[in-house]
Amino acid sequence: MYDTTHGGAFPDDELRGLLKLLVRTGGLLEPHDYGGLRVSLSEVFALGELADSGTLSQGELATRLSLEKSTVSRLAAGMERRGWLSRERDPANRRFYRLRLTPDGWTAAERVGADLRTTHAALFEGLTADERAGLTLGLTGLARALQGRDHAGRGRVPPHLPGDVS
Amino acid sequence: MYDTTHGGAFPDDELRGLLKLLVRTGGLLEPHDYGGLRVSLSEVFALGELADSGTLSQGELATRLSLEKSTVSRLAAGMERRGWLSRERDPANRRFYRLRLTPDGWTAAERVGADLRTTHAALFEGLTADERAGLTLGLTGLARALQGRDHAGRGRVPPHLPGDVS
DNA sequence: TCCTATAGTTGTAAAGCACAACTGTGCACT
DNA sequence: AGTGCACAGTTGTGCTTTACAACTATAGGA
Repeated sequence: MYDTTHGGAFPDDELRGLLKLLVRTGGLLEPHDYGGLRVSLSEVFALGELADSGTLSQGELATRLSLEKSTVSRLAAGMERRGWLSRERDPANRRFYRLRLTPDGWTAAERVGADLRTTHAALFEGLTADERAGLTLGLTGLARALQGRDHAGRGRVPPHLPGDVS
Repeated sequence: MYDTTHGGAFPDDELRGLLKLLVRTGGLLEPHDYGGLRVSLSEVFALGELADSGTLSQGELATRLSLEKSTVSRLAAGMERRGWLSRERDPANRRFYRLRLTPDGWTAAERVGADLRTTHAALFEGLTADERAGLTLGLTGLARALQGRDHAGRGRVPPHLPGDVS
């Protein structure tokens, strides 16, 4: 795609193709069912963070998810409505929430986690031992490289002006 | 996250962590600037398909992008408005469009492609030779495994009923 | 007491998407 | 020809996820 003239040493097509597969075939965006539960991607991440960390303020959760505080406000409200987390004010400073998974929230986190593990295991089944080892090694490095990047706060892209062409 | 009790042989955290990095740090969703051009992810893929294939009908493009035909109708209309593609009816069967990149479209595809290659190359810079080799091998296998899956047409998830809790 | 910083909420709007119902075209079969 | 069906693409609509801006509420000084 785009250009087949560059030096071949860099697996550009693999990365781009994988991206497309993840986004489309994998249905990366759009909430789908994890372990029978209808969960958005952000909810998946939020369940993960709370399961990892126990108690978080809303702002801290926003930071970890790289989402705006208003977005997390609604996200947390939704999860509270679903009975997955409790939002108590921090007694030491009532501006803060103390977000914690409820028992139902833990159940949801476990079901989602189990579903992810199952999916990943099924994918790994289709790989050779070499590919598995390489993927583990490579992804570890890739995660490190991604994290080290200048995370140039993407924020929101300004809306299109009417008649804006380009 | 979710569960640290399973056998450790499966790099669940690597995959999930990478996913989060791609989506958040990488700003995978939300259109951003590729090579100075403001392009949505679907536009990136569409440019790639058209650059690869020359001429496509709208339905064929929809199939390749795993998008609904109505979505692609608007996507193509937008790209036409931006001067990136021409939509001529197929003279042999006027129901079909023949979508083709215009010269401006090729320029855009090249700029986007160059930007992607630069980004990918920069990421690879941060990897060891072993990690690079492993990643290439592993991603190739992963793409194969993903493609072989039962692509259980995800379609749209039914909207939440008011008061729907679960 | 008043001023300011900070945590979270709410109003609003954009983008991306799917579904359903529509229009327009071609084709086959009577 | 006439009728009907299949299929490509369009349009109306609504949902979801998100950010930004302006707001409220709490806290901690000066």
